[in-house]
Amino acid sequence: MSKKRILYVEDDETLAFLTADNLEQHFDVTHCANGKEAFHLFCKEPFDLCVLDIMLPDMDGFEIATEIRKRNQEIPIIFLSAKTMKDDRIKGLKLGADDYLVKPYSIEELILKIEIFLNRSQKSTDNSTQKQYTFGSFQFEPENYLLKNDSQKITLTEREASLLKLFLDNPNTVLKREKILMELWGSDDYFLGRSLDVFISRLRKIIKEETHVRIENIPRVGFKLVVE
Amino acid sequence: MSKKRILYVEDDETLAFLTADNLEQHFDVTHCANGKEAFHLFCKEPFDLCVLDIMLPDMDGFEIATEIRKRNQEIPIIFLSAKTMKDDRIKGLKLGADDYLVKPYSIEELILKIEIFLNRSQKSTDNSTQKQYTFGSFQFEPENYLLKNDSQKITLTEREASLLKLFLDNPNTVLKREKILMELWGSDDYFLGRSLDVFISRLRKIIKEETHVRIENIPRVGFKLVVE
DNA sequence: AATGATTGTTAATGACATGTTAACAGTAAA
DNA sequence: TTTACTGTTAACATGTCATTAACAATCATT
Repeated sequence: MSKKRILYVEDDETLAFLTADNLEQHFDVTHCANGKEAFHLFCKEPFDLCVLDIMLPDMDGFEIATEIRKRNQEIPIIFLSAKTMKDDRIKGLKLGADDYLVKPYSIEELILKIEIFLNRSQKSTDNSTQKQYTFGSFQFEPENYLLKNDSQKITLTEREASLLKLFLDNPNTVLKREKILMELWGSDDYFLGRSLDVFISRLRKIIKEETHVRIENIPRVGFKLVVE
Repeated sequence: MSKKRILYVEDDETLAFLTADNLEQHFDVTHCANGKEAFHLFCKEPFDLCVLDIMLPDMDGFEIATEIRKRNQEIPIIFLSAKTMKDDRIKGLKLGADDYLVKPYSIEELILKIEIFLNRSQKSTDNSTQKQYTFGSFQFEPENYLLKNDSQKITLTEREASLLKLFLDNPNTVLKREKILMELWGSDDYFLGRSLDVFISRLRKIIKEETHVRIENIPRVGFKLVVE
């Protein structure tokens, strides 16, 4: 996964340099020394999380957070501040911040906290793993190894399912034998290749009624799932 | 929306009473004064968030968190402690805690923090606090280990009950062996796997009259509770 | 068209996963 | 201490799947 983008707002140059340098090892950090600029950056570019100092020239951390929250309720915000005062912490949290670190903070702790919030917000919006496929009259749920139809429900075996999923992820595309074998079996030799042929045969049998879906062979190369 | 369920573990009775009383206004709080009991409660009942004191008799907060995390990666955990030490905070966060409050903490701040994490995790998965399940002709009360029927009342053992609950929380879904083992046993090795098979066998015997409910095996993968 | 290589298909095999019962050990209750 | 009970391990029976083998069909090359 590519590095997550952090917007880091801090006017103390020394501290900022030190912190940014450390954060860079884990994240894609954009540093910014004043509030207005930070806000403009936020509007212009996409970030995954904001780390805001409270005391800033022009627009303070609270104000930035307020404006950010108006536009985005999801993005995690972490405040940094020299103030130990309880009321300040609570004010921050009420504004929609997610956490609050008191200076001097430990870099390690800051990194851990950033990761916590990145992980949590990632999970809620991660739709990358498709859970259902439709082809012809079939519905396929790879997670459940289940291939449904109006007339029947077939529970596929582990290999059948992963092979079918591979095809459905790459429809109308030639998959080289070697690629399939490496992806599903983790290695590629002659006998595994024959095993693959057996599974191709089984899948074909299963979908043989489907007139618009078939697995074609490209001799010496591989197979292609054709969906019309 | 109904109140979210909080598991609150704290051995100082005075502090616990005060805190629990305040939290009650916002959440459905279950208080518990020692670690082992807390862990058992967690296994038996569904919670939305845990607030753990570090220093406890028998099993300390870190240990509870470790065991909870083995079984559930999602549930937010907040530590409470008198220790200001940085290393302790970091240890907590590394164990998978989400936040850390130092005593004496402000109730208001604790409530805000709880709400932050509840809101964030709510979006991804709404931990339905179901206390009763119906399937086939059975009524199941996980908290009482009780499985009722027109003709009989069966008291399940702890493991039988938690396994059945896990299936009923995920009907018609393949549960991987490792996932079941991690969630119920907290680890996954060969012999625990065989133990799981024994419990599957027992559950099947118990529900064998139900024609529309059965536990199916997906070889090399896991099991699925099929409800038609 | 002939040859050897590749692919399609079905069946047999063997390794391994699962089902089941019973013995065992640890723990809590009596 | 004894009893009752639960969870784990052992032991054995059964079942399943991936692989291999075997043979037929197809393809590429000459």
